Amino acid sequence: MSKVKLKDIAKTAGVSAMTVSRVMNKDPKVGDRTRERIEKIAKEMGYQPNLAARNLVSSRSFVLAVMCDHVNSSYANQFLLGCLNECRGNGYHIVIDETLRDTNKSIEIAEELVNGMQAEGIILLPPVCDDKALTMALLEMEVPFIRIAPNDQSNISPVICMDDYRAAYQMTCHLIEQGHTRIAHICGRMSQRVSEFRLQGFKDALFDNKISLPEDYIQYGDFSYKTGNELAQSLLKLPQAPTAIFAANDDMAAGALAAAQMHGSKVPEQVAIAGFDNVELARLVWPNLTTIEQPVMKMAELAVQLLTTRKRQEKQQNEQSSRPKLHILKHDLIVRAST
Amino acid sequence: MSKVKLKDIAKTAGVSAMTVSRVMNKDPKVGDRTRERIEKIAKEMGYQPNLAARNLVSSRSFVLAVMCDHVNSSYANQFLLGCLNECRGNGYHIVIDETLRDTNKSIEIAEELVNGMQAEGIILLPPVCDDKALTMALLEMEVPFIRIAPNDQSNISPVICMDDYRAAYQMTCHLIEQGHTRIAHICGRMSQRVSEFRLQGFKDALFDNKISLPEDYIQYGDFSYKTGNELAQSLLKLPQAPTAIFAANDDMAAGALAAAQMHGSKVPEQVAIAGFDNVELARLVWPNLTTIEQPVMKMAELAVQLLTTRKRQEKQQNEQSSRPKLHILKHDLIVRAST
DNA sequence: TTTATTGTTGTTAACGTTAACATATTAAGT
DNA sequence: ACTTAATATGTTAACGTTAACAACAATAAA
Repeated sequence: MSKVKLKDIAKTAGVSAMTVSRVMNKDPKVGDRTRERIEKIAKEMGYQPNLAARNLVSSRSFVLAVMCDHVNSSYANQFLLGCLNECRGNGYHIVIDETLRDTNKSIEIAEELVNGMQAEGIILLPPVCDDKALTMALLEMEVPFIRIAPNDQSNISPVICMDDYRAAYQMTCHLIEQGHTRIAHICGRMSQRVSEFRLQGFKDALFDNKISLPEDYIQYGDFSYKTGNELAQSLLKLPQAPTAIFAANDDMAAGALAAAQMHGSKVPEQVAIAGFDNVELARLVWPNLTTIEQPVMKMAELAVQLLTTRKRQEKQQNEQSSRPKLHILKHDLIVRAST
Repeated sequence: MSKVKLKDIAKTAGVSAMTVSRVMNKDPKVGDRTRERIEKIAKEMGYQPNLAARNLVSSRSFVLAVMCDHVNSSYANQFLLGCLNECRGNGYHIVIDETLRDTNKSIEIAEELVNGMQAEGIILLPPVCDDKALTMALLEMEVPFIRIAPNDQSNISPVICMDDYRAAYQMTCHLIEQGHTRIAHICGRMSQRVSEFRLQGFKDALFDNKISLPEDYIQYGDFSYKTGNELAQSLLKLPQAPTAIFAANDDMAAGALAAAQMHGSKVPEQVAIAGFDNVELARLVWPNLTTIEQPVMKMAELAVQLLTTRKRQEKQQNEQSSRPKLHILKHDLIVRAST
């Protein structure tokens, strides 16, 4: 069953294998009658093109690769989901690999992906997208790649990101609108640029609204639940404790929430808590977290689109002035019970 | 750079391409001197085997596929992680696909995976593993597949699961040891056999400890946070409210936790809450959930092992009496702050 | 020494598809 | 009718690897 080849179809249809190949690839230069007939036969016989053979001769693998440091995160997970959505029906497949923060491993993996699997494009999630050695290697291999929310937004490759500064600004304004004047911020890992952007948005919103910001209202975490929890505890023990805490991601916000509950403070009555990212977790804690919807899935879909339509574009524009582009996607403020 | 082929190495080493191929495949019948020399040259030239070519001629694709209904779940996520762990270094790649509960789509995907990508094996996660039409199709395609925690444990394929009954029994005993006598259970979706097993383990533990079980202490949810929350609310409003709630998974337990907090009951002082699965969420809510560690990653690793070592086994045993096997993995009771 | 045996290397063909070119058919323009 | 162009189909070779077999060298047995 179903080792149907181009040849088999060709024989039953009384044409050459090449014509069938053309039909399968939607090549316009084939007669309408023939096309319909072959399409029907192919469907009846349950033809499936052998990707290995196709790949071997045409160097099209219909494979895209996603590289992240750990798959086991809401972010990677949701991104993967977006990729799969976009791939559904266009014949592409997604291969995902973990680098575990090891640069040498990363390059090795990339080489296998490109020269072995012949992946047509690679998507780099943060923080892998800022591995300089890796991006250099990719450039040298001349494989198209896209970076998601990198620190370095130089034009070595297309970049997809959101406006972290503006989002943080908006969130802070939201808290101010709720009547808060004592607002603290728990930063993410400062080696990632987004943490800076979010902090700056927070600061500027306070400044623009003429609200003072005590130095100890800024705490430095690392995006983990644990640091969110610990730093929120410190904040709540302050003589002048804040009435609102804005954490730079949802995991830390969840930690802060737990801290508030341990401390006996009602949320949001005594202390409001806001997060960032809108991962699943934000809906699974009580009270639900007010947060920023980072359009992770949309980012994934766009990344796949860019990589799968590249070839066409390349032919059309042929290395014209089309420099790698910067795509900034829209975010949303999601107000829930925690503020 | 790096379109190094077997031939290139052969030329520099002064041997035939075949010998190099044998070295790359660790074929023992090749001289030690030659092997070392070739290995060195291959490394220097940065050789990467072209998987498409290899696949085409040998029908070995070094690809395994995972099919689940939604990737966006902690379960699927963690399973994927386990697969990647196990694949690291053995040359295999993982392709993951979503069926979105559509049987026709599932079969279509499977066909493309098997005939198109030439996947060497397929892993079916629940509830996809119980799609009768799909498993029939896979059998007909003669592709090895493994089912994870299926309802139907018949021997059409190897099965990997855990002992849900015993785990639920243990968890219930744990609650009893904590001094609870009014213990309620929130069931999972009863169309999945595991829900039955967990319920039965719960019932039997109470019976064996001579603890009575009011009828309304058993509530029927669907594994979602939402139902866990709603049903826990009903339970807490009961005239004789339970002092412990055992939910059939962590999502529902998290929902129950939120319900208790809304209701103003201290956890675990006034009401203890236990979950099942030990997904990340269990560590991210406050108080942390006592739960059962379902060895999802181990399951994934085993599944990959079974599929990647199959060929060897087949040759050795050659369709001998080796019927598909049932693998039951060990679980763990994880006691945290919520009980 | 000769023959059998083992171990090592080479040769040829094939895997299923498509690129590039070649040919046949049809339509259009003179 | 006769060339020119366009369209539709066929032919050949190649993609990089490995299976199967052939050939050779080295060693052991007779």
